[in-house]
Amino acid sequence: MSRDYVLQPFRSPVQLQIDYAKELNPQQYAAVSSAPGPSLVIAGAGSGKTRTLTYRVAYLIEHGIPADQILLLTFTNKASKEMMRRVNDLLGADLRDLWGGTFHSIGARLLRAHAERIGFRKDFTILDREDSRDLVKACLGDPGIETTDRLFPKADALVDMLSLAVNKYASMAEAIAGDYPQFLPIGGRIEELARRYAARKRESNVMDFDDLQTQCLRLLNEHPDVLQRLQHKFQFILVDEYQDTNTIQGRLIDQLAAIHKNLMVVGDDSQSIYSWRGANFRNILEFPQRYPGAKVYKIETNYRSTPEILQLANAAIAPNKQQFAKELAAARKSGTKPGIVPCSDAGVQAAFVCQRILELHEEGVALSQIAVLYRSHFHVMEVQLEMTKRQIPFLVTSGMRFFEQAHIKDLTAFLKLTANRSDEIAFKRIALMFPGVGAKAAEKLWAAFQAQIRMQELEGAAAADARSRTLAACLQRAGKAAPKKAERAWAQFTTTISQIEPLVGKPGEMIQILIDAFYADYLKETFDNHRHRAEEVEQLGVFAHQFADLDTFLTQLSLLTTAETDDRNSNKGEEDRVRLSTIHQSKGLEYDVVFLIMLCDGLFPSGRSLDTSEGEEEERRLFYVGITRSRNELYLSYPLLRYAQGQGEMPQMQSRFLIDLPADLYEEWNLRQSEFGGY
DNA sequence: GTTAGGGACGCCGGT
DNA sequence: CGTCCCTAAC
Repeated sequence: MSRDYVLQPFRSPVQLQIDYAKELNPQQYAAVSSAPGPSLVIAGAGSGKTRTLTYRVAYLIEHGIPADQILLLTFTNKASKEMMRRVNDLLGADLRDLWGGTFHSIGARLLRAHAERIGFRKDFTILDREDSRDLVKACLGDPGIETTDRLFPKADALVDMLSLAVNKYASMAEAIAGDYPQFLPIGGRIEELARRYAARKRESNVMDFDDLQTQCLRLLNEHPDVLQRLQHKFQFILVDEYQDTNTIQGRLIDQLAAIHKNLMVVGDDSQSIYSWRGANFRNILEFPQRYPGAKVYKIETNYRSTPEILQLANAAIAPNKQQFAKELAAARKSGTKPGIVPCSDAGVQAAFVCQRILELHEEGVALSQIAVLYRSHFHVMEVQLEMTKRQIPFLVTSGMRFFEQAHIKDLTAFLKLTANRSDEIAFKRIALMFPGVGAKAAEKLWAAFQAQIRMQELEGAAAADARSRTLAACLQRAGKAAPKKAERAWAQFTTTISQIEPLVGKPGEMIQILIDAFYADYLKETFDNHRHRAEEVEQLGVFAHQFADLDTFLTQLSLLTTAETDDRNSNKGEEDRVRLSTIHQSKGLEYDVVFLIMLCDGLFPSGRSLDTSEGEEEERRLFYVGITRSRNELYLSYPLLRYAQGQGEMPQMQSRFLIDLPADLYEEWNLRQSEFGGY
């Protein structure tokens, strides 16, 4: 196969608008102006990693590389948006053509374009974690998978196992042998389950999050024409947070970069915190071997934090054995020493955090520049209560994702079914909303509905416009299988579907019709906090209006997180709120003041991680990530007593990570009972 | 045989 | 806060 291809000439430096050498430090400049070819940028926390990447993109574009031939991969939508914004600011040009996005969103985009090649339809829908679990549950009833013995894992655990298996690019059998040896005796049934789950996904024309990567890789491996086209298209590929890529992502990148080899990966081994979802450390460690001649750039000057915070960070990570040798050098002037704050219990800790925040706010620190970070979602309960009491505005950027809330999922189930009539999970979710319909009736309705669809197809679905009426008609006829109680609701439902079916180009209107037709009433009957939920549902409608295509809307929505939808609100002037977040979600962000709370042994490091030495080292890196979020002030606190499930008040040991810190690097705060008592 | 509602218990992390 | 299991009601 041959293909004409024109390489754009590099522009002479005279035409450049940006003075790269002046705006960057020498280390950053070296990376940004790197000649084409593979390069690895090791960039420590706060050293201007994002800056380097954004200037690199600008540099490429100013040198005549067309934006649509640059692929910029990140892990979170937030990071992606931030980079696109910064490149935009730099160049003052519209970069809609640039291929920037998360691994998952880019994967979804490529799969939409080529779904038929790998046995899916292009209108496939995406399963979130809960949907995956439901589908696994449905498979558990299948023949060949007897689950009567008590030791058979629950659906949740099975989803984790299936996911880890694909993300490590191992078969289920290998995953069981490697990571779950306790299940070897029932390995055969788990493998059968994995096969059934994959088959059910295909029948339903749905993909889970992992499929957005694995199916993409399969597409490239099995269809050389697609691979070659993309290999030629993407002249330059840039990857952020490379230390957290897994084997699948590593291979995807290697495949796409195989021809031009203009691949720049940026990362920091000290911030690798995702091995539990299959991140493969070796991608970054062995990059120089995989790409002989790769240039390696190190950026070690930290512009973010005070020397005091940096010293503490360096000391915190020091006990780890597996790391590239490096020491962050401070560029800033001296500030205050980090504080370690023992508290008598979690309530006192919350009171301390709140009082200190109010003081800082008085001193002029914006609330949005203060973050409370923690290991696990439930660690922040008391702080939330206390902030509510004291009327401190806060934004929780952790916990359940916007899309995963029941009311949002209810509504999108209708849209999903409209987009993809094979979506069994969406159908059953809708069916269960009708009075008198439970699991059994939902199953019957689904069977009846499928039978109707098949009949329609046999009768000659040739006429394209007749197709648009098929869904509503099939639903109506399938409704005969519904219990008496549900008849009226079902009739209304089919009418509504017939109204929204033609509106696939206007998802916002679809949602409004659904709300008006019956979802508003359903909310009132079903939930105590229906007012709040109704608002969010309306908000979903507003959000949907920006999309002119149902598939795109649904894809975007399922890849969104709480943080990003909340940011949407903050545009309305609500941004002055304290950030409450897990450390994982704070990655890549920075704040003037950081509180790291609940630093108890067993909570952080989490008890579960301590089985392996790798686990403890990863926790330590997470601790390091938390510390290095802070620019000016850092507080490390822990309760001496904690209310534990079923055990009442339990004495707590401070985290081993605190014990490891040299005493001259921090100040110990003693809370006086008179100020913090009474909780 | 099914569904709906109440009570007990358990929690790592994210696309 | 949400899931699972039990029991009452249909």
